[in-house]
Amino acid sequence: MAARTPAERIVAAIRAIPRGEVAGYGHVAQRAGLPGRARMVARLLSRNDDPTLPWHRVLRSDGRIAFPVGSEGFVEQCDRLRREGVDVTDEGRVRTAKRARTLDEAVWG
DNA sequence: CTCATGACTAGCT
DNA sequence: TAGCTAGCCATGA
Repeated sequence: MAARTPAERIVAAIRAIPRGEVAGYGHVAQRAGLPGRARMVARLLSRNDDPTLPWHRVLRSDGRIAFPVGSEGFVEQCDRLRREGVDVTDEGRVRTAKRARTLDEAVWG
């Protein structure tokens, strides 16, 4: 096994997100061993070319989709999440079954 | 090396 | 609760 690069660790962390659940950029980064690199995760997804990567499960710290409402990426992410059983409002807000105020306890808590 | 950009976050008003 | 500002990290010109 080759030495995993930070980017690979981030990808692995995203792949570790269970279907129907979501995680925040900061959480993914921290789980990847890169605390404070939330922007690195975002940049990776923006440049990611892996269709098997569940990028749609990655949301902002507010629990909202990182795309502007009505945007193409927003619609796609929203659609994918809904197909996994995740409730998403028109505002892009994601509601987990645990109904936690913060993703911290909703997913990885 | 410096400036500008971005799928971010936390803090303050 | 909502909106704005400053801070932080990586990359590209």
